[in-house]
Amino acid sequence: MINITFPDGAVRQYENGISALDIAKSISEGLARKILAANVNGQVWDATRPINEDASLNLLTWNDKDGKSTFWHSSAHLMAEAVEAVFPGVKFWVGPAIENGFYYDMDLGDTKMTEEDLAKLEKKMNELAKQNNVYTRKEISKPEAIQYFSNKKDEYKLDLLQGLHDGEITFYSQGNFTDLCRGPHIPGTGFIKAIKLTSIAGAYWKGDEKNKMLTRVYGITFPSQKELEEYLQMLEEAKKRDHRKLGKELGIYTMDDDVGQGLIMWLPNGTVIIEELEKLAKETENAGGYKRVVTPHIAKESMYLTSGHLPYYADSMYPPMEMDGEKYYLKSMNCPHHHKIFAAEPKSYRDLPYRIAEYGTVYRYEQSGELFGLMRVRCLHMNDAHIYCTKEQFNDEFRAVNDMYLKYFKIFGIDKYVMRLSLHSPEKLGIKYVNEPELWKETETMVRNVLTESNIPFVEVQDEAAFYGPKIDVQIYSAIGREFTLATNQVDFSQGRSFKLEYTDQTNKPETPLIIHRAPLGTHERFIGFLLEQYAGKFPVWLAPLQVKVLPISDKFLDYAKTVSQKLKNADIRTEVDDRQEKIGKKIRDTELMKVPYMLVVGEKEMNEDKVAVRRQGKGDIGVKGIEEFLNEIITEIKDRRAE
RNA sequence: GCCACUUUAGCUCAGCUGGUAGAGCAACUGAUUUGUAAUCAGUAGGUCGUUGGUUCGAUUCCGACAAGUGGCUCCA
Repeated sequence: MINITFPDGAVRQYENGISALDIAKSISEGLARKILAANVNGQVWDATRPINEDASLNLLTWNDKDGKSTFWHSSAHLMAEAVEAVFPGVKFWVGPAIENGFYYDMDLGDTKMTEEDLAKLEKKMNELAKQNNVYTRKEISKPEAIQYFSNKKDEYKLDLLQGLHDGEITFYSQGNFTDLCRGPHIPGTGFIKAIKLTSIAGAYWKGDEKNKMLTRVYGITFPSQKELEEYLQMLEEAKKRDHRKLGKELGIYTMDDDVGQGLIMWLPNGTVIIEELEKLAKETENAGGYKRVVTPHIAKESMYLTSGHLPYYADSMYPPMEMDGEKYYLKSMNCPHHHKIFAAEPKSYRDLPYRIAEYGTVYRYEQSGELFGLMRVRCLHMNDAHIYCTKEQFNDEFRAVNDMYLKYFKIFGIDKYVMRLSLHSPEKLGIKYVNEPELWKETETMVRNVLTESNIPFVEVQDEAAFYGPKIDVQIYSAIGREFTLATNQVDFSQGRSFKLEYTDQTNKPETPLIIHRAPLGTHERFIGFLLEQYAGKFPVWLAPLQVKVLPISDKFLDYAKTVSQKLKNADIRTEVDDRQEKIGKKIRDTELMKVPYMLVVGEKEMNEDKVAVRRQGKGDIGVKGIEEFLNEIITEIKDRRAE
């Protein structure tokens, strides 16, 4: 007999070799029908795998993260079985569960899979699921495993086997499909009731673009049709707040073939938002002791050789313009120009920290396939700044920048983000990162300390640093789930030396400053894209391109509407009058759809009493007010940058 | 850049197996003068992304290119 400890602490005795599924059955049949896998002594196991020792046990269902991923991983195997049936001779690479569903990478040889095939595969998967084939686990020796896949001429699985040790190799089979797999899997295919193969994509083998491109099929499955429908519904909702859709509907930005890919033109509405953001940045930076500078959009090749950017990023810079034998590049970062400003006048320790900020425009020739709405573009505007400081000052300065981020996030109501401490990767020193192991270590510790001292939760990720130093990145997700860096705060121990930047210290000796690169509002392109999605287009009043629309009931009240509008304009409120000969219902509808925060309905009553009937977007009629009263309220709301 | 798909009026989308195109909204004109999410009628608007080819004939079939979409790679 063995002792099984349940999550609530209860201990029960069972026969040696009992499975989690049998234990579930002993509790209730209903429970057993929901068990997908089990957590046995901290490891996720097949529910059907015999337990041979005392163990803590947590039964996993669809409601558990591990239960879901087991379900999806098993779905990947089910899909592989269907693919093998429809595309004989296919070879598989790996097929993991992902955040939403699963994929399987495969080599189809010369055959091409198209979207029409997905329907066929879904049909086949449904058939196989209905057979409720059991997933069986089999331990196998390495030579046997190699034999099996050699017979199958499957070089991919043989490649995987190379990295595995004898004694840890298992096969899983269901129906006619056997795969090299660590597991675990759900008990049977019958659990999978709803299947949707979402897309076909290419994916480089082992994620390396020098390798062959495999075919990747993405899918998602559910234990009931209803859940699939809910998921699809949710995707539809997410699409409604996609910044590309809202950006068009609300007249925020446009692009044009004749201008070029990834080159954003900001329409008047979008420009208002940019200017409000920049105004906020200026106020904040003035208070933080920054000075503003302006630099050109181009610079000579020699500067980017000095900075070290060229060897790392030549491919993603626009090609140089050649004039009188000199090569000029469009700048793809502001840093070098700022360093030159630092170097323009001699600095002493008394001048530090030296903080300079610019509303900078940079150009990056991102690969065409990487472009994405406002999130990834080729011409970027950023609220950029560089801080030059001593090592002693670093902690305070870096922390002040971090605090600035948090202050901004509070203003914008941004709370769904992940702070990422982006570290270098020692294997790539001298390739992707400047070869200064000691300085990496030192600065990474400094940055980590700032985060720890500030009590900010963060994750550490290797191989995400800039080439010149570690950084803190703020990661966010777009409406459709893509991950982006919204803001970044970087340490640079390298460029100060490359540019021979110096200040005179207290003992009259030259010293190289540390540099902090920071862009808390990221690029305006990405930031506004993010805000569009965050607010679903309903900007807070201070950011709204149009803040108030005055809606006269009929032409008779047009003059009064214009008077009201003028009073608002005099107070710098962005306002317009809807002077169309339409019914008030139509005017309201159109203004609601344009997400204008305030509508002032004016008719006979309002005109006679010098008042306005206030309607708040999304909230409806909020009552009649005197013009002065409304004006005072909205001015305060704007001044406070109230989130709603 | 790579894999797959898409591209029809300003926008959203119809258009069966090849015979040069339609709707709703928007725009314009007229009527209506309206009280909190769509007043009615009329008019105009497209060498069907560009470009080659097949064909008596191509929006429709094939190729190339461009842009877009979902991924991969990348993101100073």
